[in-house]
Formats: sequence, C-alpha cells, structure tokens
Amino acid sequence: MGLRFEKAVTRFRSQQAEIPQEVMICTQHELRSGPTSGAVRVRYPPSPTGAQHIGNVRTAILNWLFAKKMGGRFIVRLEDTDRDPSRYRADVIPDILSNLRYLGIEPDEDWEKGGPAGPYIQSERLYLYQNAARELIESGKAYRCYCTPERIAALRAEQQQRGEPTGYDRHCRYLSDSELEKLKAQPFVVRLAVPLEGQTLYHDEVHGDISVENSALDDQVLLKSNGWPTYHLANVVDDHSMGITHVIRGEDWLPSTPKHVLLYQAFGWETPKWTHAPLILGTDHKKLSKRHGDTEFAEYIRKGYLPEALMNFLALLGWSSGEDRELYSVEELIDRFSLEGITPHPAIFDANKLIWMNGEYIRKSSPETIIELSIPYLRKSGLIKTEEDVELAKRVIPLVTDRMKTLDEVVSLTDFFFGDMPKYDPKAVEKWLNSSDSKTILAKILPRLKGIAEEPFTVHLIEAAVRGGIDEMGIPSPQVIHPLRVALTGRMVGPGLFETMAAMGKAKVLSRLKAIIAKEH
RNA sequence: GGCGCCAUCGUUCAGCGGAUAGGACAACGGGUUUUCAUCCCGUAAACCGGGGUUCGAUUCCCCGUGGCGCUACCA
Repeated sequence: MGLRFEKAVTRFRSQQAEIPQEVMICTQHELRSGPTSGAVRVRYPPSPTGAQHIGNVRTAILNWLFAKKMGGRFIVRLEDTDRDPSRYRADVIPDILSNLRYLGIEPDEDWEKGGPAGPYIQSERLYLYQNAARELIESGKAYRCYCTPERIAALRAEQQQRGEPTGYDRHCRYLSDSELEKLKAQPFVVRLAVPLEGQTLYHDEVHGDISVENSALDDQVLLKSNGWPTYHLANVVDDHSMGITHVIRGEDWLPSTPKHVLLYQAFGWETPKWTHAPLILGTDHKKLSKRHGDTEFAEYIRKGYLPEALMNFLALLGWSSGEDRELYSVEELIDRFSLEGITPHPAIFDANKLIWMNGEYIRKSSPETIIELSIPYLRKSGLIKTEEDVELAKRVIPLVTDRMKTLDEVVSLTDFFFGDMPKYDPKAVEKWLNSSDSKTILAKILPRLKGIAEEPFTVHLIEAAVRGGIDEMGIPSPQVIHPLRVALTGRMVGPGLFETMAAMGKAKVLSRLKAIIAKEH
C-alpha cells in the first residue's frame, strides 16, 4: 500500500515537466452537443497500457454487434490519458485496430480514418477536458484540491488503521477565500463536489435500476495535477461530445457509474443508456489471468484461431440469443443481437470450448482456405523450404484438416511428410517394426509399389498394390498396414495410409521403405 | 472493512409462475474405420440454504451463505 503511494508521488512530480506548453493553455472551445438524433452511436475506448486483452475485444464485439444491429455507428477512441512511463505503451496502438480488422470489424470512426466527432485520441482533446473542469469549478460543482499526495497517503493510512472506509476527507472543498489565495500558486487537482446527501439512481440495461447513497461516493479526481484528465472526466466529456447514445462496457465500471451520472448532471447533459456486460473469469471463477492461459488477444491470432471462431466464441461470452445453439455466423449474430441477451452473471472463459469451436470452423472452411492459412505456419517452422515443399504442403494439408483444432497444429500433424526421413517414435518402432516378420512384409510390398508408375501415383493404384500383397501373404491387413505406416511416417497415427502415400509421392515412399528395410538387415 | 453485482448438470448457455428442467463442451459407452481424428448413436449429470408471496415456485420478494468487482492524480 505504501509502495503504491510512493509511486504515485514520484509520478506526480515527474510529470510536471512533461506537459506540452499548448496543453496548459485552455483555448475557448464550444463543447459539442450530446445525443441528439435517434441514430445509435457506440464506442470502444481502448487504453494503450499493454497488449489488447481478450476481454476488451469482447467488449468491442458487443458494441460493434449492437451498432450493426441498430444501423448505428461504431466509434473507436484512444484513451491515452495515463502517461505514466511504466504503463504507457505507444507500440501497442497500431495493433488495436488491426486486431479488430482481423475479426472483420471496421470502425466507422477512429483515429486513423477520422470522422465528424474527432479527434479520436484523448491526448489531442485536452482543452476540452480543461474547459469542462473549469466550467464545473465556476458552477461550484467541482473544486481545486491542493492536498499533497503525501497528505492523502497519510490520511488513508489513518483511515485504514481505524478501520474506516478510505477516501478523501474533502479538506479543500471548504477552504476559505483567504486560504485559497495563499495556495493559488500551488499544484492542484480538480475534484468533483459530490452531493453530501441523497442518492444517485440510474438504470442499467442488464442489471435494472441501481441506486447508491451519495454519502458513499468519494470526491473523485477529475483533472490531475499535470493538467490531464482522469478516465471519469474524459470519458464523460467525450461520450457527450461524440454523441454516444449507449455505453456498453465491462461490469468493473458498474461501481463508478454513479460518479459518471453525477458528472452528466453537473454539466446538465443527458446520460447515455448504460449497459454493463459481465466480467470474464477463468474456469476456476477467478479473474481471467495468465494462469488460465493466454489473455492477450493477438496470441489467439498467432496460434491460428479463425476470425469466425473468435467472433462467435467471444460474442457468446456473456451474451445469448436464447436459443439452444452455439454456432453462429457473423450475420446471424448481428441479426439476433440485443442488449437484453447480455447475461447478468459472470462469463467463464472456457478455452476447451473455443478450441472445439475453432475445429468446427476449420472443418467448415474450404480446403483452399485452410491451405492458404496453414502454409505460413509450415514456412515459419522451417518445414517448407522450396517450391516443391509448397506443392507437397498443398497435397498434405487437406489430409489433416479433420484433425486440426488450431492452425498451428498443422506443423506437428504434417512434419513427417517433409525432408528425407521422418523422426521415428521409439514406441511405434518397437511395436510394428522390430520383428523380422515386419521387414519381410515390407520387402514383399516394396516391389509391388515399384511397379506403379511414377505418375500418376494414386490412392487407388497404391491400395490395389498393397492389397495384392496382403492377399498374397494371407495375413490380416492391419499387420501390413501398421508396419508400413510406421516405416513411412515414423508414427502410429496419422491420415489414411494410402492417402498418405499418394501425397508423399512414389520417390519418397520407396526411398523411406528401402532405408528401413536396409537398416533392419 | 465499506459499497455494488451475481448464484441452474463437472463447465457453460437456455428457461423469464404450471415442462419428463433443454442445448453445447468435457466425461463415459457403442457404431463406422488400416491407426488417430472426423462423423453417427447413446449414458450419466443441476435448480446454494432458510423464510415468505401464490392454488402453485428453478422462476417474484427478504435474509443468510458463497463468488466476483470497485474502493488511485490507472483505465
């Protein structure tokens, strides 16, 4: 706890110098008007403090689906008001929009394409927040607070020691004019003057009416001492000035919504409709974290989850159409989407289900699509080196599509096709290749395969050749098929043997067979 | 600690006063098959506890319990 405040203190000091000159100058600017027409406008407000979280993408999807459903506009706004060097990450900004595009989500307004309510980067809108803060101070709805971080920290420590609720004691709210005059040159923050009595009531589309005693609310900081706004101020000012009609966000915002409502009231603005979607937890019902696997959205792209699967799965995380169904195309999702379908209880991230669903979408895709998407994985792994390897890959990928749950699995599923000899699994060799019987069997099959033309080396011809050998030997077919598979692939499991051989090509089949027979002699 | 939200099979999503409580994932069993996978069929599995309201509560209300969230000059 003490540590956190020490950090806050250093931040407080180090940032004074950072503020660009023009930021400090509050230019006069008319705030845009709030929600006016009936057209739906929703926003997704990512913050560049780290790689995009899967839960944030879920929120983006909910917003986007609603916009599409209502024929409204989907706006993406960068909330970069946290300039703490330990958190701010300019490098993650480009990924935010490209991740959305991977899912097929194209914002109607964002910081790249612009739009009528721009700019869409909060650091370029500082004058708006500063004007808003001044307006509030002038109307008595907010006040300057000169308390040092040290005093706030001490206050909190005392409160905790006494077992009292922590919070600001409103010291500066009641400063006399003469005291104010003395402090004039000191750094300050702007705090919201929360009403001391009564309650704040608002309606949430999924949780219904919620009321909170004002006495339980803190005098929230609106403007930091460095002149930058906090989330609370910036999001209210922007949602209003950008004409946002519906705020759809994670439930972690539910407790601070009363503060936002109070802000709207202080400005005399109409509030948007509130919708708080459930939080995403791991299967152990704890907040989704690294322990549960990947929380970074881009990691799912890298592993080879298809956009359709990700969209489908994420949309169902906290939303349901009410049907006993789980596979939906994007069009179907849009068609069925409604705020009513958002569930009030937490959504659990079941990675197993995502894997299953991705497998479903892989199998639904055309062979060409899967080939195209898989080849990069084979290249990256080094299996594909030549044009010939590419051709081999094209023959081989359709053979393993039924087994793939994620695209990156293509590597382990097909690696034995590439190169001269495969890696041999000792257990497989032990079971099917160690007896003298097996080498006799292989030796019997070899000439029959030699007899087939190089081209075409088809499944049909291969099967006929092998079956001929089986008939001749008069033994059960598995006793031939299994040794053959192990000799050619190094393992016991894989695609159908004849398909495998045809895709491998005559030359490789013969050379591998010969090598194994020779090795055993 | 204070405030808020939530509570149906192992997991998840349905159910919004009267149903044999349904679907999916996972599990298990069976079928197809040269193996694995796919595919098909089937089995097992749930309304947190206690009070109300009602002719009737899984469903509405209250309390309890449990889980989660918020409680920053982070978003």
